[in-house]
Amino acid sequence: MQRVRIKDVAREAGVALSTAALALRDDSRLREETRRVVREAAARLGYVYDRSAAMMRSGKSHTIGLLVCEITNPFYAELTAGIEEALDAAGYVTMLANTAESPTRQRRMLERFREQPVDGVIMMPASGTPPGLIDELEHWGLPHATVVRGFRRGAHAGPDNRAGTKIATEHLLRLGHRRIAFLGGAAKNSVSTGRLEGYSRAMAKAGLTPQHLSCPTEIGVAAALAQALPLSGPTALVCFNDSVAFGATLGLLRGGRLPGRDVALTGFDDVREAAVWYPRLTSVGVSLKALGQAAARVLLQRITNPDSPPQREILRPSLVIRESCGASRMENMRIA
Amino acid sequence: MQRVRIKDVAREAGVALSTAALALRDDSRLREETRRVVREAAARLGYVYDRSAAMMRSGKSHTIGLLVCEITNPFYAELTAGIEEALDAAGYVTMLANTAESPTRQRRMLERFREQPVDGVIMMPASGTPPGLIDELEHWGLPHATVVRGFRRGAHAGPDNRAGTKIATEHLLRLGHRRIAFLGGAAKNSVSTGRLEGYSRAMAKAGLTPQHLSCPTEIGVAAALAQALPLSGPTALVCFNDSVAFGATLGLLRGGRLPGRDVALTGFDDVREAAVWYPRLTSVGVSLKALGQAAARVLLQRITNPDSPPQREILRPSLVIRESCGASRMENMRIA
DNA sequence: CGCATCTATTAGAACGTTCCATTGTCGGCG
DNA sequence: CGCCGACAATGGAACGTTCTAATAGATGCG
Repeated sequence: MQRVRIKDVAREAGVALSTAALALRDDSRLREETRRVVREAAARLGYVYDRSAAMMRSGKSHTIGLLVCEITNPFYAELTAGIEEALDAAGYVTMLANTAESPTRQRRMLERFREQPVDGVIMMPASGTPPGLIDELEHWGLPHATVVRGFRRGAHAGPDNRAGTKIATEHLLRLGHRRIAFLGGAAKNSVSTGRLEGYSRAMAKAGLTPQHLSCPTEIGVAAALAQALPLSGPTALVCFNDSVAFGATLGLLRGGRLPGRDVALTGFDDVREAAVWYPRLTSVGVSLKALGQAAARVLLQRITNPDSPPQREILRPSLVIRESCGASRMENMRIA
Repeated sequence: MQRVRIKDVAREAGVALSTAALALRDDSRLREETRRVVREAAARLGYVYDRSAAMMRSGKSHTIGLLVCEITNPFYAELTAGIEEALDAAGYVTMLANTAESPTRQRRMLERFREQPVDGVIMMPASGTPPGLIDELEHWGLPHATVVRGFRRGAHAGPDNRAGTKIATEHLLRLGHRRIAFLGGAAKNSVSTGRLEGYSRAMAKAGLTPQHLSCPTEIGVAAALAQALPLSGPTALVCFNDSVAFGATLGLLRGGRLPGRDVALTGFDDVREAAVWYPRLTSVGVSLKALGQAAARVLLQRITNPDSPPQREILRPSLVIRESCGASRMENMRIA
């Protein structure tokens, strides 16, 4: 039982190979009647389109490579789902690779994508990615876009990190807090610096000195740090992201302090768990669906129009107010 | 600036096209010297291998389609990472698609994989998948394997669900509990029935009547159900999985009861968060890395040897004892 | 009626690799 | 000296599509 090819469909339908090919693509140059006949023949024989052949001839794969820095992180997992959905809607297949935060693996995957070949790449650069990588992609002629984490230049979609922590800090200030610290964000990248900056600016504007409790983005480490905080320390914590906030919660609980009552806490990313956490986490969030769509948009723009300058879409985040900041009366209200 | 082809490399190296092709595949039929010369020429010109052409000619894509039922679920995300890693190690590229538990989407993705074409498919069937799907895959001649969730037959890798809940229940019995209920597992699939069965058998063996608190696998619902449990109700809960256990924890906390002190709780899957949860969750787990490797193994076996019967690898889980079951003295010890 | 124009269909090359069969070369051996 | 086998390299077809250009037939128009 051989595989059925266009050739076979053509013979069955009694038309030429190129006619059958055209008909299967539903090309308007053919009469509707002819298209129908071919379609029926194809169905009868069980014809299966062979993308690899099409890909080779046309050079278009309608496939996008998606390089995820850490798929086991719920935030990136959800973002991945959003991007995949958006690309799917645009008629593209997603080829996913998980770099697990390894620049080496990331490089290997990019080379594979280049060989595949994919029409373009969306990536969240692994921490430790050499800044020269973008020049290389450019040199390869591989259309690319970054999401969340990005390079100085190139197509990009991401939240406005600075504005996000600024909103969160201002909210805590409004609730009366003065000793507010920033927890997390030890990595040296644009996300960390942006979030720290938003917090610092809001503090400075209020005439207060910022305090940075630097730690890696790990639940365990954040928990230990929070548990060790003296009672005379900060009364509110602006956390780098929700993972850090979850860690801080666990540490505070173990130390007998309840976030939202004894200490105010805000996260960043508004992952799904934030809404059901104990206590429910106040968090800065952008719609990951919107972010995924934005990423798909800037990349596809890059593919269809390679000569126009790369777009950068910076999405404005909003604060989802829940219990952990101590403003539970306003449960589930959004500001800014 | 045209793309560099094998033809160009051959000309640069001063050999025939087929020689260059052989050299680039590092074929031992060629002298090492020749291979070196060609390699150098390729590097000089910046040759990039074109998989789509190779794929078309050879019919092999060295690509495996991975159909994930819900990538935003941490358990499946981690499993995905494990499978991807194992396939990568075996020299295969993973093409991921997220079905988001939609049989329709799942079907569309499978058809795409078939067209691509991929060498095989690993899937975790979306809930509501028609049982006839496996016949179709068989008929398509598409090698396939299921992980965690599976069909009655066909290649499969998954944990021994029955054994898992049996271990957990027996552990709770040993701790002195008698009113033990099973929480979750409302779905009609092999995983639910298997886990429920393991629990029921252990209860029956101890001469106790099982109690099934059926609910869908959703944190919010599980939380509400747990919060509403009367004090005269079960003293221990065997949860369908960690998500349900997390939900139960939140519900109990809100009701003023602390798991591990007032109620004993066990989860299933041992997701990463279980170890840092408050209180740390006792959970039945299999190594997701091992599971990923097993899935890759059974599929590749199917691909390389289509005529041998499909393998089924049932991995024995073990209980990771932490705080939530109330046996915290034995912190982090494993049994069975 | 002849020529241009349009529509529907067709023929055949092309894409870049892999695969198969073949050629050339060299040393050893009868 | 001619034949053989082993080794190294080569030539050319084949894979299943898409693409370009060409063809046949119908229609319009002066």
